[in-house]
Amino acid sequence: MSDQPNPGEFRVARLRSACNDCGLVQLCLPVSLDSADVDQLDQIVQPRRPIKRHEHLYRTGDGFGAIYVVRTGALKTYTLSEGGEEQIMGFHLPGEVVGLDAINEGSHPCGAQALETTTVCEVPFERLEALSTRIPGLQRQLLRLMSKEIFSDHEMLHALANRSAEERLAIVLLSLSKRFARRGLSPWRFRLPMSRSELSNYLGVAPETMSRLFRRFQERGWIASHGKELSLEDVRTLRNLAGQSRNETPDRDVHSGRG
Amino acid sequence: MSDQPNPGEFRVARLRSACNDCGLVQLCLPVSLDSADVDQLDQIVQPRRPIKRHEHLYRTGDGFGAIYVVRTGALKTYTLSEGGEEQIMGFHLPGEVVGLDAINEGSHPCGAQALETTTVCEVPFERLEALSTRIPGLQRQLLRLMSKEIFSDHEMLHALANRSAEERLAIVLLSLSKRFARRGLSPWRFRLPMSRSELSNYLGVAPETMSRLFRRFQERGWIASHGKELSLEDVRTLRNLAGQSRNETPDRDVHSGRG
DNA sequence: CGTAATTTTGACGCGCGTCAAAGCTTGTGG
DNA sequence: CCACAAGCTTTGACGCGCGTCAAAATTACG
Repeated sequence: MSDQPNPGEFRVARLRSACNDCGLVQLCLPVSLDSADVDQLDQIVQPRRPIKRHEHLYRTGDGFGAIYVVRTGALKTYTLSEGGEEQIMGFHLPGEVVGLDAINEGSHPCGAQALETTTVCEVPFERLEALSTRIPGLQRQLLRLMSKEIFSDHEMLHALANRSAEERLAIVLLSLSKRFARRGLSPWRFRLPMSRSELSNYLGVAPETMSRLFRRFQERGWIASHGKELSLEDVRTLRNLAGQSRNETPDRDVHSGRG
Repeated sequence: MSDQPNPGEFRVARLRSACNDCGLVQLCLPVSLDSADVDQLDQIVQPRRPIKRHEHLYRTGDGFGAIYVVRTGALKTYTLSEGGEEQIMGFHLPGEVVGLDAINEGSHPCGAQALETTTVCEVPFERLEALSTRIPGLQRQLLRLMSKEIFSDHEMLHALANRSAEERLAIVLLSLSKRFARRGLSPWRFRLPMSRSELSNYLGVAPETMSRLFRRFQERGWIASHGKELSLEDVRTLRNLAGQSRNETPDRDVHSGRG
């Protein structure tokens, strides 16, 4: 898990490790890149020093230069309303990519902040773009990644728009579960990287409601939680609540998280 | 506004017209493509016969082969829940692109249906992809388009998740207004292409609530509406409701609609 | 012009937001 | 390592927005 600037030798090994451990898997694993391609991609990936809790990876309006892949820890992305209140747009776990929403305007429409100590890989966009031109498989993969993000956003959009607070919580817990599972962690027992109020902000409910939901879910034996530790006790019921028919299969595509 | 298959000659002129009148503007105008590039792009764009009201451009699960640009009319995209109920994901006006969400899986996660008689341009994706590799400006533009969609979805996501039904309606009406304006139509007076219940479905409120909202908005002098004809009478108040600080400026980027 | 679908209107109840205050964490300095 | 402060979480009380049911009015369409 070292993120030191490892200067030059063993480049392929470095990227392989980055792919597997931290999420470039999304860019290079699903496509057949040969060693030379992987080497090229590897050369543009920049390691970065760890970001402490509450530190910002970038802020709203910052110029866009790179996309980032979470290696360890977790990020939230957010916008600020004119009143200055934070509106959380998404949570980002290891293996997930942030910053794609900035390509359009050339600056970040959302800020990104660490929920806990977090390490990321920086992928300078211009170089990635240039490389994509030369490696069609990479271009395809980049487009797939963005496409996935568009649809999973769409999906979450209406998951949140039409459903009760109870259903929303079930949806998010299962989403996190699936995303942890993808990283090789237990899907039934994990630590929530975000606070209750961040969760409630994200889900568009009051913090008090979130608290009551957690109590209710526990009373009914659907989950057990102590602080941020969570275990899913009755996944079947949660699935019913969430109405998950699509995406039932664990993992097949680029990434499962919300964007 | 002719959409006949105009066979071969005047290709550049055809594309120019397509660009300006129907939305390939999003792919080719903002970048500096020279005539040869435009000519190449033009060659891959397929005209398509008009789609009648309630006809499907594609259905959920259909194989993905092309993206589509709305020329005239309007589309909705939707998913079906396991119960078979339709969940509308977005409305798509002239100049807007649909189908990008299918790149990832290679099949359409959302269906697309005409709200009224609609013409589209078909852009075969493989050829667009291949062309993007040769024309860096086109690749960039494609990425920008997808990036824009990711963010505007994010934005709408939380617009809908956290706000009252009243605010949601204001947001959608202003969004439509802006998108009509971009097409050179009046931003203050236009015809809603979708029914009240489609609007309510999209916004995640009950149809009855939508009806009451329209009445209330009229009583208060914010709008005037007769059937699907709508005119915005008090845009300032609507803007306040919607809380629009961002995106106040009419148009700068790829497209303003929801994805 | 008649039948079906959509829209409107009213009555009613509940989910969830709001306000207020009491625990409980987390972090900092002595 | 403890003490205190600031923030976060929980709990309760209460009211309103909006979903639901039901039925009338209007519109769409063959």
